[in-house]
Amino acid sequence: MAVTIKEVAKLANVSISTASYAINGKPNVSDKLRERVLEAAKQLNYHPNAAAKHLKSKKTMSIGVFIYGFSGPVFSEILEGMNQAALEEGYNLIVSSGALSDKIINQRQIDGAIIFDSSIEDEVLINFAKANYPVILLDRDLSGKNIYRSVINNEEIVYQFINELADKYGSVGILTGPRDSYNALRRITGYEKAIKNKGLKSYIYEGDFTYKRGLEVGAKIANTKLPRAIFCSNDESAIGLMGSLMEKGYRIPEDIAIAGFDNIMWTKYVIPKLTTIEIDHTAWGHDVAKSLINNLQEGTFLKIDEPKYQMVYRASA
Amino acid sequence: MAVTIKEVAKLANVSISTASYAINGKPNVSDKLRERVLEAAKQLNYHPNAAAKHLKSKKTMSIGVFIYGFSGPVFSEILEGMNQAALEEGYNLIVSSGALSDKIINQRQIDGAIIFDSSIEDEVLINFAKANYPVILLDRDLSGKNIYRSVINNEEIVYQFINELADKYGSVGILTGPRDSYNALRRITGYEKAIKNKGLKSYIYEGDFTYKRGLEVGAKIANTKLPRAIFCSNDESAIGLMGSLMEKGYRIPEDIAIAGFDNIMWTKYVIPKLTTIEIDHTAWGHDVAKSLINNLQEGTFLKIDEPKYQMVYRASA
DNA sequence: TTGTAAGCGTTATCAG
DNA sequence: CTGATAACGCTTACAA
Repeated sequence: MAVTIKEVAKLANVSISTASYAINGKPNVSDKLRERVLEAAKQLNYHPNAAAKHLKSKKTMSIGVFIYGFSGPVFSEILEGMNQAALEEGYNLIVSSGALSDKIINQRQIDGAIIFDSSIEDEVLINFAKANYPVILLDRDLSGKNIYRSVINNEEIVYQFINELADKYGSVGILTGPRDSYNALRRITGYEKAIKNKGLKSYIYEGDFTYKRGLEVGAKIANTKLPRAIFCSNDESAIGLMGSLMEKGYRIPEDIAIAGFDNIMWTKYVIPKLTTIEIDHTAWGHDVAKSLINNLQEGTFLKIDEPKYQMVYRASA
Repeated sequence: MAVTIKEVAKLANVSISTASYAINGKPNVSDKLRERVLEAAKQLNYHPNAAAKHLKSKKTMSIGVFIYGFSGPVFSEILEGMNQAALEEGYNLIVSSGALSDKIINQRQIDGAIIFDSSIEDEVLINFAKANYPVILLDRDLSGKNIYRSVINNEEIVYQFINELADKYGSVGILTGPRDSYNALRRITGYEKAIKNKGLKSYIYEGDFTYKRGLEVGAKIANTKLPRAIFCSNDESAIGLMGSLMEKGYRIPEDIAIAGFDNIMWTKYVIPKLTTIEIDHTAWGHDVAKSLINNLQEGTFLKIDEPKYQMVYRASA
């Protein structure tokens, strides 16, 4: 059905191989012929068949991005950055979430993978990497040949931040993320370390990264003895907590200071504006994808910088 | 490098074709042999090479989703729904934004396409569809063989909504979206029709779907004669407009009512809660993808329902 | 029930 | 500089 190189060759009156050479810009073909071939290709609206190319070349020019869900502002930003890098280098992005991810990896539909989905088993990744495919992990610790990592330095960043909040407010609690999240867990560790460092009492409130849970926790704890400041493990839950605490009559930051993590768009639009830690997710996604592609192209692995961060102090803390 | 069916066949002591039959569950192979083959495959950790399969079968088991950007809550939701449908049917999602989209389509790396990116030319789509690949458009009017559409019924929905607001408030204006957006344009048309229908004066404020622009417009128009209600073409800009108008001393909805479109998560968390039109984007994405896949599998085209919507009245209007 | 062999559309090796 | 031809890994008539 679709036009093949064979038809192009026939129209241009050359052999298939010459057509291939001409189309792929190989030097061993006269200008006259090349022109004739390209003309024929254009005329027939020829486009090389990707599957055949892949089969022959063992390259798919695609990278797999495996995430555990599309929702939330963070993934969008990361994907945006990755898409940009892919675009620059001529790679496709195969984005997948869920049970099919394993298949995509196992069947080698991609030249490399970026993993942000803890449900993919280590073993699958190790096998893939062993077969000489590069893998970059964004959400776990795992090492081996062809396996690289780029993770937020949660522990250190939160440690610093809690120390600063402690200096400013005296006591500080934490609204956690879900206990099965890599990032959430490490933010808790950073908190605990800082609290220990300052010799303070720890206040731990269990959250799950959602606005709704932030609201609920706020309502539940409003009548208990609270710390002077609460660090929330992400912005959404911080905004929720802030909302319900204000509803209960707390003034922020006068009665209690609230801070978040991520610097999502809405943090600068809520009242009071939220103090938080900015992670440049788009830049991160870009760097990670670029690095993977570089590895693919050069064989050398471009060091991935840690995602950049920065404390953003606004009105809420 | 990777294990091929050849090696599986050798280990199982059968011919390549028998191995293929066994692996693909064809009936013409004895149980004993099938078992032996599968055992060998497992032992070698065999996974069929996707490219070879595609080349032979002319099917890639992938559908392309072309969007004009990853940012914004709407795409995430749509993608979530599409991913779900793809998962159910064993298809991959190739998500792309930008210049590479044409290539993916032209090279037939996908079995069908969903388009939400007005930068892709009609011609590319028409050629693709002509070659017997189904295409579903989410953002434009275009018809032809194998071309289907599923678009929000913006005009009708907004027409209804404006009529309701007019009945309730007497006069109503619109904060538009960008003029190059399919949806934004039709929302304006719906507005104009309703205004005409009610014989009212029209108040048109130019926006661009962003919160920031909503803020700016609010600041700029606060001192002018305003309608009693303003319908904003999406929620983000509505929240922005509401913010700056409140800052200028307007009470909402007592002095001016504000409404949005989309029902993004934040609408129920702002104060006052935003009246808006809910579109179930996840369900929409799911239905669209499911429908495309059905077409691929059965050849018949499953009718796609229009995206479901519903007016959600909250405090702001 | 099993095996042989052709062919999918390319690229690349090797002669001419 | 150009053209046969094998090969990539798989599926599928067709033969046995």
